Amino acid sequence: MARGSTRPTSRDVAQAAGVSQAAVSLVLGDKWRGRVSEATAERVRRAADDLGYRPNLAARNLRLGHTRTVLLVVPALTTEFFAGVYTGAARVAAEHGFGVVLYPSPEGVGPARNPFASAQAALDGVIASSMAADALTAIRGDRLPLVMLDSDPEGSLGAATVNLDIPDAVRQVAAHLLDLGHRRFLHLAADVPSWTFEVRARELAARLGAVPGTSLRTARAAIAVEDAQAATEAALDTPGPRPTAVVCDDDKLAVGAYKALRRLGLRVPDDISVTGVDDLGLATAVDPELTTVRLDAELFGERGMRALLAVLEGRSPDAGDIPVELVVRGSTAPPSAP
Amino acid sequence: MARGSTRPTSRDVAQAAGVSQAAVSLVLGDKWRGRVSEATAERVRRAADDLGYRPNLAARNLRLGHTRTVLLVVPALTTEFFAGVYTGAARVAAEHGFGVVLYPSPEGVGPARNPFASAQAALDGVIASSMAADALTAIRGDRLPLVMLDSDPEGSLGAATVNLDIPDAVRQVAAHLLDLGHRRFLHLAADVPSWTFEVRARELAARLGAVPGTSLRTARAAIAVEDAQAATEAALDTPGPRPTAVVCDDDKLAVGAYKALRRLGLRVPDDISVTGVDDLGLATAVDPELTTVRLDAELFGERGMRALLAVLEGRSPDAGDIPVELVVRGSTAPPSAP
DNA sequence: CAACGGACGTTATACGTAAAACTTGACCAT
DNA sequence: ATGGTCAAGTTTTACGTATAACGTCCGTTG
Repeated sequence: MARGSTRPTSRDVAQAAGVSQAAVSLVLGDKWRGRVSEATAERVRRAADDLGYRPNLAARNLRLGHTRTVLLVVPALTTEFFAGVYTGAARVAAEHGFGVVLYPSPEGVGPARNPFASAQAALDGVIASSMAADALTAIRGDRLPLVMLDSDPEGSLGAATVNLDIPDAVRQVAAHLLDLGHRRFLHLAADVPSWTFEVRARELAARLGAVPGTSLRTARAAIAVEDAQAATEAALDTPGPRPTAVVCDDDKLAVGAYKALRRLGLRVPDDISVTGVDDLGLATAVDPELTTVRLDAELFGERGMRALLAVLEGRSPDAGDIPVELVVRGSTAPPSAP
Repeated sequence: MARGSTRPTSRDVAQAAGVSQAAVSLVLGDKWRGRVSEATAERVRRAADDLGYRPNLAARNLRLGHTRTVLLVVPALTTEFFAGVYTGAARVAAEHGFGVVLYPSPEGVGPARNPFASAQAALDGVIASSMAADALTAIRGDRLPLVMLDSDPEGSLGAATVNLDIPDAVRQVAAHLLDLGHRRFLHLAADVPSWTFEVRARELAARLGAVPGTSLRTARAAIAVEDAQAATEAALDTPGPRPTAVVCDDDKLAVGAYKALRRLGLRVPDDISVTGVDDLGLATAVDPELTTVRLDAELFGERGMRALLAVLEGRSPDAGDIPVELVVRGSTAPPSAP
């Protein structure tokens, strides 16, 4: 479509209202308290409205030196979880006049390895999930204010971090299963190099190790149902006494485990218990519904955005991990008698 | 570094390399073929690299008059489907040096009813799902190039449209169920005012109406599992012969139907068949796996972006709906004898 | 009545970039 | 010698906005 008529500028509005461009900027910028008469202000607003004026963001950003836009770097959008994070971050951002641009990690988005090359928008700051590890080095280079999501607070030099209380999530799962009487565990671990999964493994080993007579095996899988299914089948196909509970790093893995168990003819929870982490829609779609740990993705995004706003304003972000909650459903039960 | 803490500009690079700002722009813009010597160019690149120079996007956008950024308006991100659309659009965009900014519809993102107020980025164009109807009026106002996703080609004045072949999806589902011998149907319809769902209802009625002896009831539900469950239970609680197949407008609704049927003590597919549309991860997570119509969300996003690029370049977008594919799984079977 | 200050504006400028228009010197053919 | 071409730059300008700095006209006041 031909670009026939260019968009009206503040100067066009000024001309239409019979004032200077500065007056337009004053009025529309709501900074005209004692500088422009009410009558003139109204005339300007009318003119702007008539012409359908919209300020040129690029010009404003250039003038102001900031963009009120931040980048959210996530591993992928294929799970509701990061959709939730985005939603929460975007809500808080909107409340503060900010916008959020998304950068899902490279594999889906083509050759651009650098988030900043792909995100055309000029940015004021970055919120990055530690799961999008491949993009991190590029981010380090820039001097942009940075908030890390679920990242090692010690390891991320200088950057603020916002974390879910994953250790507590693992503690609750472990306590729940131990209470039920389970002693032989399979840990279906996400094969993703990220702090949040390292913590899961470490904490689980610690909790179970504290109880005499427990055993813990580990299987690794990419966060994908088929992969999880295959890994679970392989892990259960080994000799020795079978685990009575499968602890999965997230719900998607748990669904893979469900399918593997179904194929092996094992019933959940009668023959074997399963737990997840996330509480996605998946968790209640399966039968039996999944016992899992609810992570509040939106709150996570909110807190991330708030932390970034704090950094931008020179304040120090709120401390404290985001609490999580074990949701007991039908996938866990006492182990059947050996 | 004249200003100490501010980011280096092209002028800083110029000074460091001992050339003019224009030369820097030429070299870094890769438009220096016969205008700058190789030696000088190399010096400029070195200086830029040393200083960690990144062009100011706001300034560039202002100068160029475009931003190479488009807005994608979607109803929500809570389903993988639009995550896929985004991914596809973003991939094609990246290939053409464009970025994609996301605008999930208002309910999740706060008071900003206007996509353009919330998306701080200056935009070259818009791709909008017809499901995000509330945002559409705002979009109409602007003169931005617009591509509509799954919208009435007749109704969207002037705007280019890209559509999935939804009529064919319905045809395939109907044919499949009719072939199996079903005659009494329940249509679990998405209670969302959008062309794509109107078409489903219309086409389904037409296809089934063409076969003598069929009956079709309709239940409406918001696209949410609980709502779909409640609507299904209510619809099945009426007197008269029970439907033998539930045709759902999408997979999420189908999961709600599963749960309703389970509660009613009906078995899928022995007592009743169920179909969905989308082929989300959900479809294979449930037991039995769901017979559904696969929509290629990424291709949808790709085609949307390509159409927008075409509009921007004054070409006319590719015509033709995106083909869909029935995936038969375990949730459909011949009706049991009445 | 000179000076002052508020109300109501305007003029001028800077933000950083891309690119059109201009300069300079060297080399070449006439 | 004269003009022409070309490489290799430089100077200048414009993009649209926000705001600091600067006028003007008046009514008040000491």
